[in-house]
Amino acid sequence: MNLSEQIIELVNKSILSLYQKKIDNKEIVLQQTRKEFEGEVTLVVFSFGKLSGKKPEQTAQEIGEWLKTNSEIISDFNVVQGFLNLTISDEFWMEELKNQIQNQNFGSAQLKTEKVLIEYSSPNTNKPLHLGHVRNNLLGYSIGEILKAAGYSVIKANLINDRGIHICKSMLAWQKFGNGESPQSSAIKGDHLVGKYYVKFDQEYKKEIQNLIESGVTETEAKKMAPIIIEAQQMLQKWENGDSEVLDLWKKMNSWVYEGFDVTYKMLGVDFDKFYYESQTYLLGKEIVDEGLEKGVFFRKEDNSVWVDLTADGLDEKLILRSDGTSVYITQDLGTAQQKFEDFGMDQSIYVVGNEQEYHFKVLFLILKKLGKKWAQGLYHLSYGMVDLPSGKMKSREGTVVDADELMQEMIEEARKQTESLGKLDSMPDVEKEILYQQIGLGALKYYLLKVDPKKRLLFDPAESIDLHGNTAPFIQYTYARIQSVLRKVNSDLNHESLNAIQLPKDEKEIIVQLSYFPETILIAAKERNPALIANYLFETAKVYNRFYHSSPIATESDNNLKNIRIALSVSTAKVLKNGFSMLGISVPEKM
RNA sequence: GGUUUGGUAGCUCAGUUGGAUAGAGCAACGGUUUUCUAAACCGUCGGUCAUAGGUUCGAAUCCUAUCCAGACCA
Repeated sequence: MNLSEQIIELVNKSILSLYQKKIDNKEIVLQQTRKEFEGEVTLVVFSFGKLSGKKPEQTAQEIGEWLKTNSEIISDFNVVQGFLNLTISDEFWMEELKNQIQNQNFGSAQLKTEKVLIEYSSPNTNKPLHLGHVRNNLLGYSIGEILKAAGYSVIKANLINDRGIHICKSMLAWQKFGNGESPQSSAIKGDHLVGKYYVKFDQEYKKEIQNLIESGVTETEAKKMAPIIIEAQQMLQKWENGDSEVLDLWKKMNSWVYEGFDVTYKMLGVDFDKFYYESQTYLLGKEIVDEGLEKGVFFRKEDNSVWVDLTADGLDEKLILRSDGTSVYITQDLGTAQQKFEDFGMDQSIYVVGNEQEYHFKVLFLILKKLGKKWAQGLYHLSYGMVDLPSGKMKSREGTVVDADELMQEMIEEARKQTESLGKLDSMPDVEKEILYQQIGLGALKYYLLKVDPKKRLLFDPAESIDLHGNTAPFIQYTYARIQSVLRKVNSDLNHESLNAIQLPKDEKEIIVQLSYFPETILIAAKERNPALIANYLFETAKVYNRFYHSSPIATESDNNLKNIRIALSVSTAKVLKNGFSMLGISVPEKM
């Protein structure tokens, strides 16, 4: 039982004893005591007026006195208006501190039986990953790790969009203009090479459209008539008919892309337990269409197309199957959802997909509920905002996208520059330096993208992202590295016995209080599916530690008990920073 | 037109189920190194929480309308 649960129980008892009334735990509001007041936990008593029939101030006074005499953990209290500020005993905090140090899994919750599948990344195989994908990947990975820490068993899945007209475009352009170029022959990363031909296609396509318009065709007509697009469509047709030549080319170019993605994923530090390929799932869902027709959830129009009517739920009529019997996106997604459940039987299924698809998922989930799927309750669309640049929106056609691989390299370079200019690591071996620059550069990038609430749009300012000051990963990493340095210098052989109850100075107490919120923060972050909560918590923790560190030099401390407490606090702070960062997919350096 | 998300300091963002005088970081200005890492710490400056109503002991937070921005649906 954590501190707030204990206090809620005590407050409930006090009210029963003082006013002979029982209240719901939800009505008991606790909050962190503000810095300017004495105490660590504050009970809001305004709403208890009805129970006691007295003024809030008097009620608070009475509850405070009851708690102080009847509970060991509350050593003192004070009342400000309707706020009852409670001081928690030093003994309690010392116990808390010992628990933090000794508990190997401090911060991770008990294992639950619930299983969560989280689908993220989901790239197209016609071009390399860009900044928008980076946000998606980091979010997906991080939420997976947070859920693990909260005790869930997590399956990370990636549904790769490996078929369709887009990949045919790259294939066609490569066939026409590639001269057999391969990643080996050109030394271009596979995904970038395929992306190059996707761009090439677009250029040719535009040229043809321009020519057609000049010969008097309207723009919409020209877009349909251009020979190259017709050829691409024919290629897709061949692919669907299993033409072996097309399939071979498709396999070859996709394998290049996968090699490239693999490198990018490794660099980003994300991973997957299961890959789904659209080429294998795009025909799924037809059975569900039949099922829906049988159950009367769907209906057929005169032209034989299948629809669902969601107007009663404030949505529209939605096409499920075209009149020629071919699927649309949602058909496949219905089938894939079913498939995932058959594969894993998970309780929750999270889709990490941009907010432009909110409507799509609303419809998808609603249909599955209407079909009476038990597991539809656990479906969740983790929607996130676009990433904008100071110069405006990212547009792949206008070449304003930020490429993921290039971005990561730039971040690492910048970390190198800044670190070298400090000149503190000259004695470090080069291999270690390279690892460090990577940790700092990628940490900065990841933290910058994760510290913002996912649902908000994100303004990515390259200059600011590499700033190593303020609310950034390098600041927190630096705090961690400094703790390690402290622990190396002082004798870190902790004497647990000597951590007996003593008067804790305020600075020390403040850190324990801050650290004690860690488990709770993880649970909230898991519930909200929001890594930003962890990120902001870690920044607060690093700040509090730095203040403490500044005011409490350990080496010069002669009082052994105090020294032990300070070492203990350093140990547990380091533990929290490291565990917290690992949930964000960021590693911490021992030295920097 | 309809649905939906956002609007908090010059900039980037926090702000738990409604709670105390709305908080950080950056930028600007000033200060702090005989100590285990100054990539640090402390201080000053900076706000009509988009606007107007409403709900109540109490609203950045909940409700209604409007304005602005984004996304989606037709």
